[in-house]
Amino acid sequence: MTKKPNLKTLAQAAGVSVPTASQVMRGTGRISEETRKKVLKAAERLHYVPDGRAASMRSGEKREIGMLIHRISNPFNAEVISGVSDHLEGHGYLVSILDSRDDVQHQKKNLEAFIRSSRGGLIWVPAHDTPKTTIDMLRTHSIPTVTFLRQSKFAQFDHIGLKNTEATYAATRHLIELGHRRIVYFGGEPHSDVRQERIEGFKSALKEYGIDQHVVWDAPDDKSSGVNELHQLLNQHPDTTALICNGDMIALGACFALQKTGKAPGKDLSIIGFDNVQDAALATPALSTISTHPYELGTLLAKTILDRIADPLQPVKTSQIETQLILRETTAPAT
Amino acid sequence: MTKKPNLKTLAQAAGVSVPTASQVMRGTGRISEETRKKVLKAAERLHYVPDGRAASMRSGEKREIGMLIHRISNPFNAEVISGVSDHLEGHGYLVSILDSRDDVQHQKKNLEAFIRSSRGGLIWVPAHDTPKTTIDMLRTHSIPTVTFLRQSKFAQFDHIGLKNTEATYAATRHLIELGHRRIVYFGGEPHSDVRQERIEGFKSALKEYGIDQHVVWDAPDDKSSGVNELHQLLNQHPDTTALICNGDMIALGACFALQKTGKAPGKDLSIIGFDNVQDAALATPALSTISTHPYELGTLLAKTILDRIADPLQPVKTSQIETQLILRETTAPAT
DNA sequence: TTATTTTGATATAACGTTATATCTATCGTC
DNA sequence: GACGATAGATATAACGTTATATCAAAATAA
Repeated sequence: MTKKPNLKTLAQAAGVSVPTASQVMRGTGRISEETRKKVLKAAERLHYVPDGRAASMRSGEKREIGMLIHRISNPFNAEVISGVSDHLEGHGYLVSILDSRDDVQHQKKNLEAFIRSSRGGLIWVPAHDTPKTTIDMLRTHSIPTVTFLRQSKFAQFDHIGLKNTEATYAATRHLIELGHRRIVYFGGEPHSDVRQERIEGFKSALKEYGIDQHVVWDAPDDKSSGVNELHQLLNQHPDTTALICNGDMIALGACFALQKTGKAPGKDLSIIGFDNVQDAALATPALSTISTHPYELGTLLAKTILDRIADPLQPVKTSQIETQLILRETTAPAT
Repeated sequence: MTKKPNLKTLAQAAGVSVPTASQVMRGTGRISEETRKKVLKAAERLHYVPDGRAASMRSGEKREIGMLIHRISNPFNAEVISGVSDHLEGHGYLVSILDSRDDVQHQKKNLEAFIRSSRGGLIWVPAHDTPKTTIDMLRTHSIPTVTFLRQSKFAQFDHIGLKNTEATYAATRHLIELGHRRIVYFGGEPHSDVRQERIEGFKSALKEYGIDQHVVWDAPDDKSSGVNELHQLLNQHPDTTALICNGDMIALGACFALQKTGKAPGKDLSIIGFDNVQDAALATPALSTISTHPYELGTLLAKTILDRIADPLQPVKTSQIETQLILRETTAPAT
C-alpha cells in the first residue's frame, strides 16, 4: 500500500518545483509545453488527485453546493435535483444532497455540519416551523443561500417558488364553472405557508363567485392519509362535490378510498391534485392536476445561486414558476 | 459585515492561546474550569464554528460519508438512506447523497469530485456497466467503500445485498403450487447482476418442478414500461398465467395495463412484484410482492463502513438481507 | 530540604495547497 | 553591446486547524 500522492510527490517525480506542478494541474501561469507534458505524465502515473480541502482553504474557492430538502424521495424534488445538478456540474461544482426529513432537529444538525464543511452555497427547502436561531446561524456565517418552495419568515434569502395562488385560483374557478359549489381544500399542514398561498387562491375564486362557505381539511400529504381521511371528511361534509388537493399523493389516496366504496372519481366527486407526478397520468381514472416545472425550477435555482455567489451583496431576488391546469378524468360537471 | 471568526480571533477574544482554544472546543487536554468557561463564552458570542477543512487536513479525520446511488427518488433507497443517516449521525458523521442516475458518465464525474473532497467513506450502488477504470480510480485512493444491491465485477468491496435468489425461488415455487405452469420473469435490464440472481431462483424453482420452458422479458423497471410492454408480452406468449416482476413499479404498471383490457390481476393473471413499496399495499387490487428491509439494510451499511474505517485491512465482508413473500390480492390459483 | 510529579497552559511545526514576489535566462531593440 | 522586456521557472508565506514538545508553577514525595 503506497501512500497517497500529493503535490510534493508529484513535483519530485516530474523533476519540477511544487508551484510549477500546481500550475500545470490547474492550467494557469506560464508553462513550457515540455514541462507541462512531464508533469501531466507523472500525474497520470501516480494517479494524482488534488486535495480539495487544501486547495479550497488556500484559494477561498468552494466548489461544492449543498441541497438540504425535506423529502429526498419526493419525485418532484428528484426532478429539481436533476435540474440543479445538470446546470452546476457544467460549472464545475459538485452537488450533494442532505435530507432534513422535515424535522427541525435533523435540519439543525445537518446545517451545523454543513457550515463546518465550508461549502460554497446552500439550496434549501426550510423545514416547517424552522426557528429563528437556525436562520441566525446561517446568516452569521453568510453562506450564499437560495430557498425554494418554502420561504423563511425570519430572513430575506433569494427565493424561487410556485405561483401557488394563481394555480389554485384557476383550479377552483374551473370547478365552479363546471357547476360545483361545495368544494373542499383537502390536505396539508396547518402551518405551511405554501398551503396558505394555495388556500388564498381557493378562497378568492370562491368569493368571486359569491360562495361564502369554504372548508379546509388538514391532513398529511401522503397517499395513506388520503385514504384514511376522506371518509371522515365526507361524513362531516356530505354535500361536498369537489376536492382541491394539496398534493397528488393525497389526491390519489382519496381516489382510491372513493373507489373502495363503489363511487367513481370524476363522476361522484371531482378531484384535482397538485404536482403532476408520474402516477397521476397512469392512475385509473387519470388524475386531473396542477403541473409545475421542477426541472426548470432546478435550472433557475442553479443560476440564482451562481449569481449570489458571484455577487453576495446584490439585492435579494424572488421569482415564481408558472403552473398549468391539467384536466384528465377526475374532473366533471356537477350533477 | 464582520469577517468569519477563526481560532485566532477566538483565542484573542478569550485571552488565551490558539492551542488552548482548540482544546476547549474539542474537549481534550487539561483545561481548568475557569478558562474553559472563558473560551466557551467567547465562542458563543462570536458564533465560532471550526473550519472542517483545516481540522480534517491536519488531524486526518474525515467526518463525512458519501452515498452515491442510482436513483435518489426511489422510495426503497430513501428508506436505506434513513437507516444509514440515523446510525451515522449518532456517530458524529454527516451523510451526503450524490445521484449517479445510473449513468457511468455522471458517476465518474461524481466520484472524481468525491475523491477530491476527501470524504471518509463511500456507500455505493455502482451504475450498470461500471467500467474497470472507475473501480481502479477508487482503489488507488483507498477510500473505505461498501457497495449495496449491486456488486462490482472488478473488485472486492464490502457488500450488502438481498437474498435475491431465495426470494424469487420462493415466489416462483408458490406460483407453481397454485397450479401455474406458464410463468414469465418480467422486467429488468439484461446486464443486471441482481436480476441475474433473481432469474437464477426463478429458473431453479421451475426446474425442480420439471418445467423446462422459461421466458424472461427485458424492460425498464418503471411503471410506464409495465404498461407498455405487457401487451407485447401477452401477444407473444398468450398462454402466460403468472408474472414474477423485477420491481413493484413495473408490476403495478402491468396491473394497470391488464385492467384497461377488462381483465383482473389475480383472477386472469397472477402477478408478484419486488420491493414492497408503499403503493403496493394501496393499489387495487393490492399487489403481492417480495418485501425487503431497507431501513435495516441502511443500519447494516452504516455499521459495515464504520468497521471498515476502523480497520481498513480487515478481510472483505459480505452479507445478505432476508426477504419475505407477501401475499395480497394479485396471486390466485391457476384456472 | 530537594527531587519528582502533576497541572495547566503555550510555542512550534505540520497538513497540502495556492498567491505573491522573486529570480535567471533569453529575447528583441536601438 | 547595453538595455529593458518577457518567458519560464522557483522561493516563500499563508489558509485554519491539531499533534507534539516544551515550559513554569504548584503539588507531592523522599
